[in-house]
Formats: sequence, structure tokens, C-alpha cells
Amino acid sequence: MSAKVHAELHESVRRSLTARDVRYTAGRRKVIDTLSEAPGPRSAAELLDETHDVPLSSLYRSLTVLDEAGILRRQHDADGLARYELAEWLTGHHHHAVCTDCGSVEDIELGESEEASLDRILAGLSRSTGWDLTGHSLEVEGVCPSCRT
Amino acid sequence: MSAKVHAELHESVRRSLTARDVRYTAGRRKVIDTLSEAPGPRSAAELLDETHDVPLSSLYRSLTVLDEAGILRRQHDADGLARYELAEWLTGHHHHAVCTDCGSVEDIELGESEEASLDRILAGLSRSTGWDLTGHSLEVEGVCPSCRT
DNA sequence: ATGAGTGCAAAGGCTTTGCATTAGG
DNA sequence: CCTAATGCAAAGCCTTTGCACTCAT
Repeated sequence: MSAKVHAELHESVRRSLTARDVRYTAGRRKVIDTLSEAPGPRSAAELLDETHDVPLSSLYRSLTVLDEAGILRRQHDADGLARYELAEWLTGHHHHAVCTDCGSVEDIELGESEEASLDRILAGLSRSTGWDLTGHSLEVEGVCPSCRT
Repeated sequence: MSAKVHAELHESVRRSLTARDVRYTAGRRKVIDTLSEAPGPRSAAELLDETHDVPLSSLYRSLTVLDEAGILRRQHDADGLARYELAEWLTGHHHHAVCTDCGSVEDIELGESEEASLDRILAGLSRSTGWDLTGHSLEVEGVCPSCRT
């Protein structure tokens, strides 16, 4: 993420937090910085390492607060480990590819026409299932380039 | 699941386990029975309750063994709780709808043409990402019929 | 028979919480 | 200033494991 976009990211986060009376502290900025540079969702342990000097409990509390504020999204990988990524309104809509070999998760984007056919599929599902569908995520699994070699 | 298909299910499981020198015990049959009747993935706590008289540690050990044998599939829900369902070779390929309100997960199936367009999307991804893709799952989120009312 | 499975209790690992202190707006 | 956030240690919760006993094949 470029410097300019980076500054805008922090501004977006700050505005969003301020509106909820949540403070944008140094530790939280480090978390957002780290996540914005990551190629895919990060675990708490990875963030603990990559943010430097953000204590465990503060990290977890910040992650919880940022999740509740809609700044980031928490999921769980195949091992049940919590993984965090910036929310889609900050990064843009994307999907995930999970390596069945090493477990790494990589962000991937679909082209317009692919995303459009996904939307058509969802519209059909909404009708046939009785659910009021609000979002979707396609997760593909396979072997990543570095495990393939 | 009908009685006949049910019997076939147990036979499939038994054959698969026998081939790996894993025994198909009463407790494990209860787990398979419960999962085959569930409308979506079950947690360990739910299985503990629904199987009756399968002790905690035995349940977890059976789930681990059955997962490793490819009989069932373990995932984790939004709260990080492990959830189990029969593997797709036993139930058929399907996807999940997650209720953003109550957290319930329901199995859903796509029609042939929808599944075919998903496959086309995946083929494109395989080319553009350099991954060797082997599977996919589409998770849709929304509000389930019972939470909508 | 004989090794896999069971069942209880104890341990593990990730995450949350209590509380006194610090610092952001 | 005044309340949210921090940071340490302690507690929680789901899941796994040690060990002696039991049962499936």
C-alpha cells in the first residue's frame, strides 16, 4: 500500500473510531499498519511479532475493539487460530486461497465479470432459500506456488 | 436421510475405516448418525448433547480420528468453535449459509448451472494466480428465515 | 488374545479479564 | 481533566493428553 493511500487509511480508521468514542492509539496504528501490509489474514501471534512492543493483552483488546468497530474482520483458520484482516470497506472486496500444504492464506480478487456471475448465483440463492443474503465469500483451496515446487 | 441410505452410509464409513485399521465402535456410529441428521455443521458441545452417553474425551478423540480418516470435515465458526460435518464424498457437494443474527449454519446446494459457472471462475483463478486449485467453498451470509420474522 | 478404544481427570494453548497505572482528546 | 487504554498477572474455555481398564476383531 502506497504512502498516500496509507495516510488515507489511517484517516478513515480514525474517523470511524472517533465516531464511536474509541481512541486511535500508537499500538492500534501499528496493528493497522501491519495488517495493511500483509498479503493475507494475520494471527495474533504473527501480529504480536510483527508489531513489536505491543503487549499481548493490549493486542487482543485492540483487535476486539477494532473488530467491533468494523475496522477489521476476524476469522478462524483450519487450526482454529483467529486471523485478522482489514475490513472490506477499507481494502476492497476480495476472496481467499488456502494452501492445503502449508496452511497459508492469500488474498485474491475476481474480475468484474466473475464477481457479476457470483452475484447472479447469490440472487438465485436468495430466492430459493428464503434467506436475506447480505454478503458472500468464496474460499478456494489448493497448493500455493511455493509449495508446488 | 432415509433408512436405506443411512445403512449405506454406515457401510461406506465402515469400509473406509477398516481400510485404515480404525474400528467402527458404537460411539462413532452415534456421531455419524447425529451428523447425518443435522441440517448443518455441529459443534462438539452439540454432539456431546445429541449423541447421549458419549464422554467428552472419547467424542473428541473420535472426531479427530474420523477427520483424519476423511470421514468428516472440521471447520471453525465465527466464534472459533470447531464444527463438524460429514465429508462431501458422503453427503454430496454443498455450501453454507451463515446467519449474521443467530450464527446458525445451514447447508445449501447450488444448481448444476450455478456450480458450472463457479467452476469456470475457478479455472480462471487457477490460471491467473499460479495456484493448483483442488476445491472451493462458497459461504454466503445473511439473515435466516427464522431470524427475519 | 491383543492392540485399539474408552473414560476419568489433569494438562495445554489461545484468548479474555481484573486491577492499578498511564496517556489520549 | 477525565475516561479510555495499557500492561502485568491470573483466570477461562475449548480441546488434547496420560493412564489404567475394556472391548472389538
